[in-house]
Amino acid sequence: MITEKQEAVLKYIESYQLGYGKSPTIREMREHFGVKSDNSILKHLKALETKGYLSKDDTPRGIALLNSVKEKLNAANNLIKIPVLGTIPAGGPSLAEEHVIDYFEVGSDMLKKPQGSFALRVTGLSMINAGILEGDFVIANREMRAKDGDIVIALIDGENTVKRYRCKEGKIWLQAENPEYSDIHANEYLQIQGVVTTVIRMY
Amino acid sequence: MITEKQEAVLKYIESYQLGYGKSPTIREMREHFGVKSDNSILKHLKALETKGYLSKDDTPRGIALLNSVKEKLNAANNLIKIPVLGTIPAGGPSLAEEHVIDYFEVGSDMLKKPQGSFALRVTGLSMINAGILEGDFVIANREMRAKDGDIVIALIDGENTVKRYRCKEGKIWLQAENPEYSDIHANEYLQIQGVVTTVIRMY
DNA sequence: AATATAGGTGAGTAAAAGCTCACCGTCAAT
DNA sequence: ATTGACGGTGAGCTTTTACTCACCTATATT
Repeated sequence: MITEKQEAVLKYIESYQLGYGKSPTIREMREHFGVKSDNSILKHLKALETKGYLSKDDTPRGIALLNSVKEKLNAANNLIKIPVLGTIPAGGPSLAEEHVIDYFEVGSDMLKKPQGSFALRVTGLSMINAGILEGDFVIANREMRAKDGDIVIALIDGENTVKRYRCKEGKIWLQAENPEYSDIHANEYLQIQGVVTTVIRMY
Repeated sequence: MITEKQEAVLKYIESYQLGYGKSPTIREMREHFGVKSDNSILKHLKALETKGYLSKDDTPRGIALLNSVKEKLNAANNLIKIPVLGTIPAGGPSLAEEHVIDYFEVGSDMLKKPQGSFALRVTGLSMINAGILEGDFVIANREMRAKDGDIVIALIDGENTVKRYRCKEGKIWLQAENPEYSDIHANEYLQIQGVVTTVIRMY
């Protein structure tokens, strides 16, 4: 069981750590709580330590990170910012500031290959039968090699489109998932920008 | 310009802060870098301070949180864990452990209403013409009120389905986006579990 | 040749911090 | 009535810590 005072001390340490990145000293806590003796705070700390709420050494500001703070840091460590590109220049997906219009923040668990990922807003209806609508976001990876059947982002005649990559019997072409569009066969202007790994639609 | 040694010190402080949640003391740094005088480290710290890489007071472990660490904490603070539910019991979406099969970690910016969100895997083809395929994940919010035209998760006869919510001239019904499915009209067993805000498909 | 910069040494100082000990009061459970 | 946990007081101790000063050594630059 944890007492009210002990909980107050714990809360104070947590907020102090989040704000200053270090633990308060016993004197600081003493003044914050308006008590006149170090020992008062010290007893609370010892109680919290034996109860497993914190661990401390005898060095100044020696209270180790609370679990709650640690969890936040751990969560942040596997957080990925995926750039949402407005336009893709001819040379390939660029992270130059002028092309990045936003960021998606997702946990790294959500992507098989977090590195090299970028996002793009879909224009056009060419993939409507694959469940990719106009306005959807696609997350693609520019480091993956396209296999037959993959959905890819391709640069065709200076414009980016989402299409299904086809590669059979030595021939390469792009296939739309919409009967009103015809296939696009490979030529020197075709350039694969990335393999689509995720589709996100926000209503 | 920052020198090699200064950068090394900066890196060490960052990793120390991330690992221990507090700044190292000058002596700890001195020993880590194998130099024999406090002053050596102290000069690096002062150089880093005047160059704006850190700020410190003269209290023990008084180096303030580095910006890089601060950014991570901020990122973690607006990080949301969305429970992915395997099944939804009759009473409504439950966060009981038995129903949560996974978590999506996303930045809170990605959702209009982070609170009350949960995710679900889509079964069936009833929304295929709205671009929602079997196996897709939908993120829904159980606190939002469904409006006409919204896509919702509904419990019908004990099973969860994704459908379009219709509400016109006092009548309420659920509409599939697949010509092979017929509308479902409201009855006492119909229950709206949440309004779909996001669709996620992972290939 | 002179100078500035980055880096290091070594001795010493004053403040800050953690901790101990002895003691007091309150309040609930025994 | 007594015990024990919780909370607090006050004085005093030792260690740690940050910091200063004087001085040394390369290595470039002027």
